[in-house]
Amino acid sequence: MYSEEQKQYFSEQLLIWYGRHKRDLPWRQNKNPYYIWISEVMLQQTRVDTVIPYFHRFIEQFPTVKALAEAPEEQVLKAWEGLGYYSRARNLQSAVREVHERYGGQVPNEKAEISSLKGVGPYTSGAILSIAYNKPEPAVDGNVMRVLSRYFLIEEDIMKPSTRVRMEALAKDLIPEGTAGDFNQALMELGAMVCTPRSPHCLTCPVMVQCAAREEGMEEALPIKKKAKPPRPERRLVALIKGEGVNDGKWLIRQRPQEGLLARMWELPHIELGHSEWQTDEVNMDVLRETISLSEGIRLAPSGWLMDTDHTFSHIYWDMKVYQCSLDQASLSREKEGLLPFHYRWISQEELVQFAFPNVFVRIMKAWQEAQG
DNA sequence: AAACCGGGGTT
DNA sequence: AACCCAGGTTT
Repeated sequence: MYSEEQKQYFSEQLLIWYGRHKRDLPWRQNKNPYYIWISEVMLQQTRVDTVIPYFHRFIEQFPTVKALAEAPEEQVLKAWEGLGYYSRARNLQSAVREVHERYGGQVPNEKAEISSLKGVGPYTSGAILSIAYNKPEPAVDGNVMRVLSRYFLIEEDIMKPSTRVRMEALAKDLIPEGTAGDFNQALMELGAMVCTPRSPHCLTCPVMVQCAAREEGMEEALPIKKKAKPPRPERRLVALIKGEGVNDGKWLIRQRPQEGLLARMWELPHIELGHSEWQTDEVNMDVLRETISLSEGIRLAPSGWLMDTDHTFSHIYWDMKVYQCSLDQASLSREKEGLLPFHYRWISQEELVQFAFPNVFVRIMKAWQEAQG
């Protein structure tokens, strides 16, 4: 394997460096397992600077396991609005409810128990066990794989599950007695601050002189990572529907399905366009009216183009055209009979803050409001 | 193993 | 414009 000297040097120097350079982050104020848990879930695929304000608001709104367990899901989703990967929020609350009911609100400190919770995978279980309870478990994230692949010159594809398993064994082996929490955080801190994906700051690195990749001039080439597939393009026509009469000043929004992309979030009504090219605005508005009529049973009256926008998810690219609409008279009279589809609602600007929207729709609504002056 | 699941910062 | 981020779940 690797020499004991190289491993021991790494762990010792890293801990010394961490003691001097660790950032003062909100979730490092104490070892409350619930707070550690919240922070680790928020930090999945999300940068520290993005998470900080969300973390503060979240623990203020849901200060305890009990508070989060008893909160309505819509409120939790709203608190997560803009962070992305919303299944994290839904799984987190589901898991917290289980901790509340099955473990009396105490976050488990056993690997098997904590790993069985929804949304808690190998990384998060290791992070909570080591940081909150100082248990000698590895917490291998993208930072850790980058650091280890460079220091030990590991040329395996880090996208492969087998590589992560190997990294976990190595990372666990590197933990000095009684320092799991600090050591795991030190490893991630080094990856975030020094051993960065591109242009690593090797000259300030505490373990540079023993870094195998540096020795070989390979630090920029590691880690090896198979290229991801580009997102597939989709064209969408969006209806910004303004109310009239009793609904004056309100917008018509709808809730997304229970499962799948952006599950249970609210959005502006829209359709996916099948063909490969955009049509004229006139044709687009006809298609929008007819398709919404067929699928939802409400009649739109599109009145004009508002804006173009786009949004990239991890695996889908949305190219969007937004049209101003109202409901035509037939729909208005039917709505008075209570025939608006159940997942649709009229809401005022003030009520907007109660509903969780994907960021792409937040942007559209803000742009419209600013255009109004 | 591959696909699904957001959104934004860095270079 | 490409790359990546304190990943997990489902197929």
